[in-house]
Amino acid sequence: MSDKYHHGDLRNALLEAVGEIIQERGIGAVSLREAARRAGVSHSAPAHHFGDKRGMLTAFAGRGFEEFGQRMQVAADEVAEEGFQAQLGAIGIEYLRFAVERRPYFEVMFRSEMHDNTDPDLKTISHDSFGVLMSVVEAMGPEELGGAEPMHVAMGAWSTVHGLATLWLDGALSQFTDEDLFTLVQGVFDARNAS
Amino acid sequence: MSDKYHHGDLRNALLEAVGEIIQERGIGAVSLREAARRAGVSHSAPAHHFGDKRGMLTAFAGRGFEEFGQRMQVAADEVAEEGFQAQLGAIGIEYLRFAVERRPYFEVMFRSEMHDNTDPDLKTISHDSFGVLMSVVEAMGPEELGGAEPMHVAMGAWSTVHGLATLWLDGALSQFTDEDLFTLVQGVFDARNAS
DNA sequence: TGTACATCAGTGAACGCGCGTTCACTGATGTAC
DNA sequence: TGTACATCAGTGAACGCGCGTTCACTGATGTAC
Repeated sequence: MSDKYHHGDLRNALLEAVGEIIQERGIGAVSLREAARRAGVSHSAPAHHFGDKRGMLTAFAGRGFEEFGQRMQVAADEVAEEGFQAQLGAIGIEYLRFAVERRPYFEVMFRSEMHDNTDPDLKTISHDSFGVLMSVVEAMGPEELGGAEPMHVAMGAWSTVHGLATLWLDGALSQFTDEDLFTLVQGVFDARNAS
Repeated sequence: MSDKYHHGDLRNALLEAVGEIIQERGIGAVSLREAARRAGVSHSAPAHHFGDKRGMLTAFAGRGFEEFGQRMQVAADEVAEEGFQAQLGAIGIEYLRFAVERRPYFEVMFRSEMHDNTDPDLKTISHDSFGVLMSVVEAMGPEELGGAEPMHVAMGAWSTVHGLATLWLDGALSQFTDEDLFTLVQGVFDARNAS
Protein backbone atom coordinates (compact mmCIF):
# COMPACT_ATOMS: atom_id res chain seq x y z
CA MET A 1 0.00 0.00 0.00
CA SER A 2 2.94 2.30 0.51
CA ASP A 3 3.81 2.53 -3.15
CA LYS A 4 0.39 3.56 -4.29
CA TYR A 5 0.06 6.99 -5.77
CA HIS A 6 -3.03 7.70 -3.73
CA HIS A 7 -2.50 7.24 -0.05
CA GLY A 8 -6.11 6.58 0.80
CA ASP A 9 -6.10 7.99 4.30
CA LEU A 10 -3.55 10.73 4.16
CA ARG A 11 -5.42 13.25 6.25
CA ASN A 12 -5.49 10.90 9.20
CA ALA A 13 -1.94 9.78 8.61
CA LEU A 14 -0.75 13.38 8.72
CA LEU A 15 -2.55 14.10 11.97
CA GLU A 16 -1.08 10.96 13.47
CA ALA A 17 2.32 12.16 12.35
CA VAL A 18 1.80 15.51 14.05
CA GLY A 19 1.12 13.69 17.30
CA GLU A 20 4.28 11.64 16.95
CA ILE A 21 6.41 14.68 16.25
CA ILE A 22 5.17 16.50 19.35
CA GLN A 23 5.57 13.41 21.48
CA GLU A 24 9.12 12.83 20.36
CA ARG A 25 10.54 16.26 19.69
CA GLY A 26 8.18 18.80 21.15
CA ILE A 27 5.71 21.22 19.73
CA GLY A 28 8.37 23.42 18.20
CA ALA A 29 9.41 20.64 15.84
CA VAL A 30 6.07 20.46 14.06
CA SER A 31 6.24 21.38 10.40
CA LEU A 32 4.30 20.54 7.29
CA ARG A 33 7.39 18.99 5.79
CA GLU A 34 8.15 16.75 8.74
CA ALA A 35 4.56 15.55 8.89
CA ALA A 36 4.72 14.76 5.19
CA ARG A 37 8.00 12.92 5.65
CA ARG A 38 6.52 10.72 8.35
CA ALA A 39 3.47 9.97 6.29
CA GLY A 40 5.77 9.00 3.41
CA VAL A 41 4.42 11.61 1.07
CA SER A 42 5.74 14.61 -0.79
CA HIS A 43 6.29 17.78 1.21
CA SER A 44 3.58 19.68 -0.54
CA ALA A 45 0.85 17.12 0.01
CA PRO A 46 -0.29 18.47 3.41
CA ALA A 47 -1.32 21.78 1.89
CA HIS A 48 -3.93 19.87 -0.10
CA HIS A 49 -5.70 18.79 3.04
CA PHE A 50 -5.17 21.64 5.44
CA GLY A 51 -4.37 24.70 3.40
CA ASP A 52 -1.50 25.74 5.59
CA LYS A 53 0.33 24.93 8.79
CA ARG A 54 -2.17 26.65 11.03
CA GLY A 55 -4.92 24.69 9.34
CA MET A 56 -3.17 21.44 10.10
CA LEU A 57 -2.81 22.30 13.76
CA THR A 58 -6.40 23.50 13.93
CA ALA A 59 -7.55 20.13 12.62
CA PHE A 60 -5.28 18.47 15.14
CA ALA A 61 -6.74 20.50 18.01
CA GLY A 62 -10.25 19.62 16.83
CA ARG A 63 -9.47 15.93 17.02
CA GLY A 64 -8.07 16.45 20.48
CA PHE A 65 -11.14 18.26 21.77
CA GLU A 66 -13.34 15.54 20.38
CA GLU A 67 -11.62 12.79 22.31
CA PHE A 68 -11.26 15.05 25.32
CA GLY A 69 -14.95 15.93 25.47
CA GLN A 70 -15.97 12.30 25.20
CA ARG A 71 -13.64 11.28 27.98
CA MET A 72 -14.92 14.02 30.25
CA GLN A 73 -18.48 12.95 29.59
CA VAL A 74 -17.78 9.29 30.22
CA ALA A 75 -15.91 10.09 33.43
CA ALA A 76 -18.81 12.17 34.71
CA ASP A 77 -21.41 9.58 33.75
CA GLU A 78 -19.63 6.64 35.30
CA VAL A 79 -19.95 7.99 38.83
CA ALA A 80 -23.19 9.89 38.32
CA GLU A 81 -24.87 8.00 41.13
CA GLU A 82 -22.15 8.70 43.66
CA GLY A 83 -22.93 12.38 43.86
CA PHE A 84 -21.60 15.65 42.58
CA GLN A 85 -18.35 15.66 44.52
CA ALA A 86 -17.51 12.28 43.03
CA GLN A 87 -18.28 13.62 39.58
CA LEU A 88 -16.03 16.62 40.07
CA GLY A 89 -13.26 14.36 41.28
CA ALA A 90 -13.68 11.95 38.39
CA ILE A 91 -13.59 14.77 35.86
CA GLY A 92 -10.47 16.17 37.46
CA ILE A 93 -8.65 12.86 37.43
CA GLU A 94 -9.63 12.21 33.84
CA TYR A 95 -8.47 15.70 32.88
CA LEU A 96 -5.02 14.97 34.25
CA ARG A 97 -4.97 11.57 32.68
CA PHE A 98 -5.74 13.06 29.31
CA ALA A 99 -3.00 15.65 29.70
CA VAL A 100 -0.44 12.98 30.49
CA GLU A 101 -1.57 10.30 28.03
CA ARG A 102 -2.44 12.64 25.20
CA ARG A 103 0.08 15.34 25.74
CA PRO A 104 0.36 16.36 22.08
CA TYR A 105 -3.36 17.06 21.87
CA PHE A 106 -3.39 18.82 25.19
CA GLU A 107 -0.60 21.17 24.25
CA VAL A 108 -2.05 22.22 20.93
CA MET A 109 -5.58 22.51 22.30
CA PHE A 110 -4.56 24.94 25.02
CA ARG A 111 -1.98 26.95 23.21
CA SER A 112 -4.18 29.19 21.19
CA GLU A 113 -1.42 30.85 19.21
CA MET A 114 -0.82 27.48 17.57
CA HIS A 115 -4.23 27.07 16.01
CA ASP A 116 -7.00 29.20 14.59
CA ASN A 117 -9.21 29.79 17.60
CA THR A 118 -11.77 31.67 15.53
CA ASP A 119 -12.60 28.46 13.70
CA PRO A 120 -16.32 27.88 14.37
CA ASP A 121 -16.08 24.09 14.63
CA LEU A 122 -13.27 24.37 17.11
CA LYS A 123 -15.14 26.95 19.16
CA THR A 124 -18.19 24.74 19.32
CA ILE A 125 -16.40 21.61 20.36
CA SER A 126 -14.16 23.26 22.93
CA HIS A 127 -17.15 25.04 24.41
CA ASP A 128 -18.95 21.71 24.65
CA SER A 129 -16.07 20.19 26.60
CA PHE A 130 -16.32 22.90 29.21
CA GLY A 131 -20.06 22.25 29.24
CA VAL A 132 -19.56 18.82 30.82
CA LEU A 133 -18.03 20.43 33.87
CA MET A 134 -20.49 23.30 33.96
CA SER A 135 -23.54 21.07 33.82
CA VAL A 136 -22.31 19.05 36.78
CA VAL A 137 -21.76 22.19 38.81
CA GLU A 138 -25.05 23.74 37.77
CA ALA A 139 -26.92 20.65 38.90
CA MET A 140 -25.55 21.11 42.40
CA GLY A 141 -27.82 22.64 45.02
CA PRO A 142 -26.91 25.59 47.24
CA GLU A 143 -25.95 23.23 50.06
CA GLU A 144 -23.37 21.42 47.91
CA LEU A 145 -22.05 24.69 46.59
CA GLY A 146 -21.68 26.08 50.08
CA GLY A 147 -23.40 29.23 48.89
CA ALA A 148 -20.77 29.91 46.23
CA GLU A 149 -21.38 30.82 42.61
CA PRO A 150 -21.46 27.78 40.29
CA MET A 151 -19.05 29.53 37.95
CA HIS A 152 -16.54 30.06 40.74
CA VAL A 153 -16.73 26.44 41.80
CA ALA A 154 -16.29 25.31 38.22
CA MET A 155 -13.38 27.64 37.60
CA GLY A 156 -11.75 26.57 40.84
CA ALA A 157 -11.89 22.92 39.88
CA TRP A 158 -10.80 23.57 36.32
CA SER A 159 -7.88 25.81 37.15
CA THR A 160 -6.58 23.44 39.81
CA VAL A 161 -6.33 20.44 37.54
CA HIS A 162 -5.20 22.56 34.63
CA GLY A 163 -2.47 24.05 36.78
CA LEU A 164 -1.31 20.64 37.92
CA ALA A 165 -1.34 19.39 34.35
CA THR A 166 0.69 22.26 32.93
CA LEU A 167 3.14 22.33 35.82
CA TRP A 168 3.63 18.62 35.33
CA LEU A 169 4.05 18.82 31.57
CA ASP A 170 6.41 21.77 31.85
CA GLY A 171 8.65 19.85 34.19
CA ALA A 172 8.09 22.04 37.24
CA LEU A 173 7.12 18.99 39.29
CA SER A 174 10.13 16.91 38.37
CA GLN A 175 10.50 16.00 42.01
CA PHE A 176 7.46 13.75 41.67
CA THR A 177 7.21 10.52 39.73
CA ASP A 178 4.51 9.74 37.24
CA GLU A 179 2.45 7.87 39.80
CA ASP A 180 2.98 10.48 42.49
CA LEU A 181 1.05 12.87 40.30
CA PHE A 182 -2.21 11.03 40.81
CA THR A 183 -1.79 10.50 44.52
CA LEU A 184 -0.86 14.16 44.65
CA VAL A 185 -4.05 15.31 42.97
CA GLN A 186 -6.04 13.09 45.28
CA GLY A 187 -4.25 14.67 48.23
CA VAL A 188 -4.97 18.15 46.91
CA PHE A 189 -8.64 17.33 46.56
CA ASP A 190 -8.81 15.83 50.03
CA ALA A 191 -6.97 18.77 51.57
CA ARG A 192 -9.54 21.04 50.01
CA ASN A 193 -12.54 19.15 51.28
CA ALA A 194 -10.97 19.02 54.73
CA SER A 195 -10.48 22.76 55.18
CA MET B 1 25.53 56.83 22.98
CA SER B 2 24.09 54.88 20.11
CA ASP B 3 27.07 55.40 17.83
CA LYS B 4 29.63 54.20 20.28
CA TYR B 5 31.47 51.05 19.40
CA HIS B 6 31.02 49.68 22.90
CA HIS B 7 27.45 49.58 23.99
CA GLY B 8 28.16 49.72 27.68
CA ASP B 9 25.14 47.80 28.85
CA LEU B 10 24.47 45.37 26.06
CA ARG B 11 23.65 42.38 28.17
CA ASN B 12 20.80 44.20 29.83
CA ALA B 13 19.68 45.75 26.57
CA LEU B 14 19.45 42.33 24.96
CA LEU B 15 17.38 40.90 27.79
CA GLU B 16 15.09 43.91 27.58
CA ALA B 17 14.75 43.26 23.87
CA VAL B 18 13.78 39.64 24.49
CA GLY B 19 10.95 40.85 26.72
CA GLU B 20 9.73 43.24 24.05
CA ILE B 21 9.77 40.58 21.37
CA ILE B 22 7.69 38.17 23.44
CA GLN B 23 5.28 40.90 24.44
CA GLU B 24 4.73 42.03 20.88
CA ARG B 25 5.07 38.90 18.80
CA GLY B 26 5.03 35.93 21.10
CA ILE B 27 7.61 33.53 22.37
CA GLY B 28 8.07 31.92 18.97
CA ALA B 29 9.47 35.12 17.54
CA VAL B 30 12.47 35.24 19.85
CA SER B 31 15.77 34.93 18.06
CA LEU B 32 19.31 36.05 18.68
CA ARG B 33 19.20 38.14 15.54
CA GLU B 34 15.98 39.94 16.42
CA ALA B 35 17.25 40.72 19.90
CA ALA B 36 20.44 42.12 18.38
CA ARG B 37 18.43 44.19 15.92
CA ARG B 38 16.40 45.75 18.71
CA ALA B 39 19.49 46.51 20.73
CA GLY B 40 21.00 48.17 17.66
CA VAL B 41 23.94 45.84 17.49
CA SER B 42 25.36 43.32 15.06
CA HIS B 43 23.63 39.97 14.86
CA SER B 44 26.57 38.09 16.26
CA ALA B 45 26.99 40.21 19.36
CA PRO B 46 24.56 38.23 21.56
CA ALA B 47 26.71 35.12 21.33
CA HIS B 48 29.42 37.04 23.17
CA HIS B 49 27.22 37.43 26.21
CA PHE B 50 25.14 34.29 26.26
CA GLY B 51 26.94 31.69 24.20
CA ASP B 52 23.86 30.60 22.36
CA LYS B 53 20.13 31.08 22.15
CA ARG B 54 19.34 28.78 25.03
CA GLY B 55 21.83 30.70 27.14
CA MET B 56 20.06 33.95 26.39
CA LEU B 57 16.70 32.54 27.43
CA THR B 58 18.20 30.97 30.52
CA ALA B 59 19.53 34.37 31.56
CA PHE B 60 16.11 35.84 30.82
CA ALA B 61 14.37 33.24 32.97
CA GLY B 62 16.83 33.92 35.78
CA ARG B 63 15.94 37.60 35.75
CA GLY B 64 12.29 36.67 35.81
CA PHE B 65 12.63 34.36 38.81
CA GLU B 66 14.53 37.03 40.65
CA GLU B 67 11.79 39.61 40.34
CA PHE B 68 9.17 36.93 40.89
CA GLY B 69 10.69 35.67 44.11
CA GLN B 70 10.99 39.17 45.50
CA ARG B 71 7.39 39.96 44.70
CA MET B 72 6.18 36.76 46.34
CA GLN B 73 8.18 37.55 49.44
CA VAL B 74 6.95 41.12 49.65
CA ALA B 75 3.36 40.03 49.16
CA ALA B 76 3.63 37.47 51.94
CA ASP B 77 5.36 39.88 54.31
CA GLU B 78 2.91 42.73 53.81
CA VAL B 79 0.02 40.80 55.32
CA ALA B 80 2.04 38.67 57.71
CA GLU B 81 0.04 39.92 60.67
CA GLU B 82 -3.31 39.10 59.14
CA GLY B 83 -2.78 35.37 59.34
CA PHE B 84 -1.87 32.51 57.10
CA GLN B 85 -5.01 32.52 54.98
CA ALA B 86 -4.38 36.17 54.16
CA GLN B 87 -0.82 35.33 53.22
CA LEU B 88 -1.90 32.52 50.92
CA GLY B 89 -4.40 34.85 49.28
CA ALA B 90 -1.87 37.63 48.86
CA ILE B 91 0.67 35.29 47.31
CA GLY B 92 -1.97 33.96 44.93
CA ILE B 93 -3.05 37.41 43.81
CA GLU B 94 0.53 38.52 43.33
CA TYR B 95 1.24 35.37 41.34
CA LEU B 96 -1.53 36.22 38.92
CA ARG B 97 -0.49 39.82 38.77
CA PHE B 98 3.03 38.82 37.86
CA ALA B 99 1.77 36.51 35.13
CA VAL B 100 -0.31 39.27 33.57
CA GLU B 101 2.10 42.18 34.03
CA ARG B 102 5.28 40.25 33.28
CA ARG B 103 3.99 37.77 30.80
CA PRO B 104 7.27 37.38 28.91
CA TYR B 105 9.12 36.36 32.04
CA PHE B 106 6.32 34.08 33.15
CA GLU B 107 6.22 32.21 29.87
CA VAL B 108 9.92 31.57 29.65
CA MET B 109 10.22 30.70 33.34
CA PHE B 110 7.60 28.00 33.16
CA ARG B 111 8.35 26.55 29.78
CA SER B 112 11.33 24.46 30.57
CA GLU B 113 12.11 23.40 27.03
CA MET B 114 12.97 27.06 26.35
CA HIS B 115 15.78 27.36 28.83
CA ASP B 116 18.45 25.20 30.40
CA ASN B 117 16.78 23.92 33.53
CA THR B 118 19.89 22.16 34.68
CA ASP B 119 21.56 25.53 35.20
CA PRO B 120 22.47 25.59 38.91
CA ASP B 121 21.76 29.30 39.41
CA LEU B 122 18.36 28.90 37.86
CA LYS B 123 17.56 25.85 39.94
CA THR B 124 18.50 27.67 43.10
CA ILE B 125 16.48 30.77 42.42
CA SER B 126 13.38 28.96 41.19
CA HIS B 127 13.50 26.68 44.20
CA ASP B 128 13.72 29.72 46.45
CA SER B 129 10.57 31.18 44.90
CA PHE B 130 8.61 28.09 45.75
CA GLY B 131 10.11 28.32 49.22
CA VAL B 132 8.13 31.48 49.97
CA LEU B 133 4.89 29.57 49.58
CA MET B 134 6.14 26.49 51.37
CA SER B 135 7.36 28.38 54.41
CA VAL B 136 3.96 30.03 54.83
CA VAL B 137 2.22 26.67 54.66
CA GLU B 138 4.72 24.98 56.93
CA ALA B 139 4.18 27.64 59.58
CA MET B 140 0.49 26.76 59.70
CA GLY B 141 -0.74 24.62 62.59
CA PRO B 142 -2.83 21.47 62.20
CA GLU B 143 -6.01 23.44 62.86
CA GLU B 144 -5.36 25.81 59.94
CA LEU B 145 -4.40 22.93 57.69
CA GLY B 146 -7.55 21.06 58.59
CA GLY B 147 -5.43 17.98 59.12
CA ALA B 148 -4.09 18.01 55.57
CA GLU B 149 -0.48 17.64 54.49
CA PRO B 150 1.32 20.98 54.10
CA MET B 151 2.59 19.89 50.70
CA HIS B 152 -0.93 19.19 49.50
CA VAL B 153 -2.16 22.56 50.68
CA ALA B 154 0.76 24.28 48.99
CA MET B 155 0.30 22.40 45.74
CA GLY B 156 -3.41 23.10 45.76
CA ALA B 157 -2.85 26.82 46.10
CA TRP B 158 -0.06 26.87 43.56
CA SER B 159 -1.81 24.83 40.92
CA THR B 160 -4.99 26.86 41.20
CA VAL B 161 -3.35 30.21 40.54
CA HIS B 162 -1.01 28.69 38.01
CA GLY B 163 -3.96 27.17 36.18
CA LEU B 164 -5.83 30.45 36.15
CA ALA B 165 -2.73 32.26 34.94
CA THR B 166 -2.03 29.88 32.08
CA LEU B 167 -5.66 29.59 31.04
CA TRP B 168 -5.80 33.36 30.99
CA LEU B 169 -2.57 33.81 29.05
CA ASP B 170 -3.53 31.12 26.55
CA GLY B 171 -6.80 32.86 25.81
CA ALA B 172 -9.07 30.15 27.20
CA LEU B 173 -10.82 32.71 29.40
CA SER B 174 -11.48 35.20 26.66
CA GLN B 175 -15.00 35.55 27.95
CA PHE B 176 -13.64 37.51 30.90
CA THR B 177 -12.12 40.98 30.86
CA ASP B 178 -8.79 41.84 32.40
CA GLU B 179 -10.44 43.06 35.59
CA ASP B 180 -12.80 40.12 35.78
CA LEU B 181 -9.77 37.93 36.24
CA PHE B 182 -9.03 39.34 39.67
CA THR B 183 -12.59 39.29 40.89
CA LEU B 184 -12.73 35.77 39.52
CA VAL B 185 -9.75 34.59 41.52
CA GLN B 186 -11.20 36.20 44.60
CA GLY B 187 -14.44 34.35 43.95
CA VAL B 188 -12.61 31.09 43.49
CA PHE B 189 -10.78 31.57 46.78
CA ASP B 190 -13.99 32.46 48.58
CA ALA B 191 -15.85 29.49 47.11
CA ARG B 192 -13.10 27.26 48.41
CA ASN B 193 -13.19 28.61 51.94
CA ALA B 194 -16.95 28.34 51.97
CA SER B 195 -17.13 24.66 51.12
C1' DT C 1 52.46 62.51 31.47
C1' DG C 2 53.17 59.45 27.94
C1' DT C 3 53.66 55.02 25.67
C1' DA C 4 53.24 50.03 24.85
C1' DC C 5 50.46 46.34 25.13
C1' DA C 6 46.92 43.08 26.67
C1' DT C 7 42.21 42.46 27.06
C1' DC C 8 37.69 42.93 25.97
C1' DA C 9 33.37 44.06 23.17
C1' DG C 10 31.37 44.15 19.03
C1' DT C 11 31.69 43.48 13.56
C1' DG C 12 30.48 41.57 9.17
C1' DA C 13 30.95 38.05 5.85
C1' DA C 14 30.01 33.41 5.17
C1' DC C 15 28.11 28.73 5.78
C1' DG C 16 24.45 25.51 5.62
C1' DC C 17 19.78 24.47 7.14
C1' DG C 18 14.81 23.68 7.28
C1' DC C 19 11.03 25.96 6.53
C1' DG C 20 6.17 27.63 4.15
C1' DT C 21 4.22 28.44 0.03
C1' DT C 22 3.32 28.39 -4.96
C1' DC C 23 2.47 26.17 -9.33
C1' DA C 24 2.37 23.61 -13.43
C1' DC C 25 2.33 18.78 -13.61
C1' DT C 26 0.88 13.73 -13.58
C1' DG C 27 -1.04 9.53 -12.10
C1' DA C 28 -5.22 7.22 -10.39
C1' DT C 29 -10.12 6.88 -9.74
C1' DG C 30 -14.81 7.13 -10.67
C1' DT C 31 -18.74 8.21 -13.55
C1' DA C 32 -21.64 8.94 -17.73
C1' DC C 33 -22.91 7.01 -21.72
C1' DT D 1 -18.23 -4.24 -21.71
C1' DG D 2 -15.77 -0.54 -23.27
C1' DT D 3 -14.47 4.22 -23.82
C1' DA D 4 -14.13 9.19 -22.97
C1' DC D 5 -13.62 12.48 -19.74
C1' DA D 6 -13.86 15.04 -15.37
C1' DT D 7 -12.27 15.12 -10.89
C1' DC D 8 -9.32 14.38 -7.31
C1' DA D 9 -4.84 13.33 -4.78
C1' DG D 10 -0.26 13.75 -4.69
C1' DT D 11 4.42 15.35 -7.11
C1' DG D 12 8.67 17.84 -7.52
C1' DA D 13 11.09 21.88 -8.69
C1' DA D 14 11.59 26.43 -7.40
C1' DC D 15 11.38 30.73 -4.69
C1' DG D 16 12.74 33.55 -0.92
C1' DC D 17 13.27 33.83 4.06
C1' DG D 18 15.20 34.06 8.73
C1' DC D 19 17.72 31.57 11.44
C1' DG D 20 22.09 29.79 14.57
C1' DT D 21 26.72 29.48 14.51
C1' DT D 22 31.55 30.24 13.27
C1' DC D 23 35.61 33.03 12.60
C1' DA D 24 39.08 36.21 11.46
C1' DC D 25 38.81 40.93 12.23
C1' DT D 26 38.87 45.73 14.38
C1' DG D 27 37.93 49.38 17.45
C1' DA D 28 37.96 50.91 22.28
C1' DT D 29 39.42 50.55 26.98
C1' DG D 30 42.26 49.91 30.78
C1' DT D 31 46.62 48.89 32.96
C1' DA D 32 51.74 48.56 33.75
C1' DC D 33 55.64 50.99 33.65
